Amino acid sequence: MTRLHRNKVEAMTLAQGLKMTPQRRAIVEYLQAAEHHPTADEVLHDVNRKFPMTSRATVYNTLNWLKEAGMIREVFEGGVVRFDPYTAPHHHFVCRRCGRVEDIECELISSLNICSLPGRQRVESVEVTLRGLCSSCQKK
Amino acid sequence: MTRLHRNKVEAMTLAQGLKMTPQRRAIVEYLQAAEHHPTADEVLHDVNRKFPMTSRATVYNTLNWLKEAGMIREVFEGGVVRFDPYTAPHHHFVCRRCGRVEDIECELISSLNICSLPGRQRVESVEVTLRGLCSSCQKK
DNA sequence: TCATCTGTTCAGACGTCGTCCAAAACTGGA
DNA sequence: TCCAGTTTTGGACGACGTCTGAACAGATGA
Repeated sequence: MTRLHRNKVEAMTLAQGLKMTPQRRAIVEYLQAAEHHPTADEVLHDVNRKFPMTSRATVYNTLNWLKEAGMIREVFEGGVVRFDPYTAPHHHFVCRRCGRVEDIECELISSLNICSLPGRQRVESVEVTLRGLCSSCQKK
Repeated sequence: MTRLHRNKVEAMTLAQGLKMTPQRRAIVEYLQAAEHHPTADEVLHDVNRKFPMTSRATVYNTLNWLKEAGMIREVFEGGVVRFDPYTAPHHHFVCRRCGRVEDIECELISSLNICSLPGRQRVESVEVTLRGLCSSCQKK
């Protein structure tokens, strides 16, 4: 399991000699439970429900700290920065109608053969983005 | 050839009853010749060399007009919005060191089989982003 | 040539997003 | 409980993109 978890974050704060504040806990718990890929603004609004007066600076500090620790990933979709609590290699499906970003397991995209590239780039990782209509938008 | 070309844009302006201004021409010619994937700011700076006092509004208007006409694509990489004058299906290679975005022909990425997705999404298109070191960064 | 009309550009105001800073508040160990 | 070090806060700031109204350019007709 390579999903963000509160226990792992608490262990990291100890190891780094840092402190686990209520705001950080709230941010981590929100990300941990998030089914979608929230934006910084969505994190801020949710945390403010539990801790009104939480500032944007705190949310961005915490998100950047988690990102640098490799506990979350950044996802750029449609010009919007989103955060992904699932850090194992995987791909994304983006709905062109509602903009929803869904995780796609790597195994579902098989046999991706990259032939030798003419520019002699050294490829280290591959990300696949599928676009289309999500199941709920198909019904509408 | 599905690359942006001045002649195609001139034909479009005629068809739409619009006007081909020197500013628009300069923007189109810059994009047409661009080897990399320029940002709006790079377009603005280049156009300002030929037409000082060109405003950001003009550049953004023109870029959005070309985008809506399907003559250029937007590419989001590293939280930066870039414009791609090549609109045929293709993929991208992003250098993790210099951030350069290179085009990769579709044929170079073969046998991409997408198995049935559990969420029953309808997949309409696929984009692959390769990451690694570009040839010039490997030398350093 | 002049007036008019339509579409375009420009400059600046504005809103959003993310970062930075100093002061105040808090956390956790002694 | 106290204290040192860490964190939060709120506001300032800069970058980016959009919007607006006034000025401008080119085509058309009198």
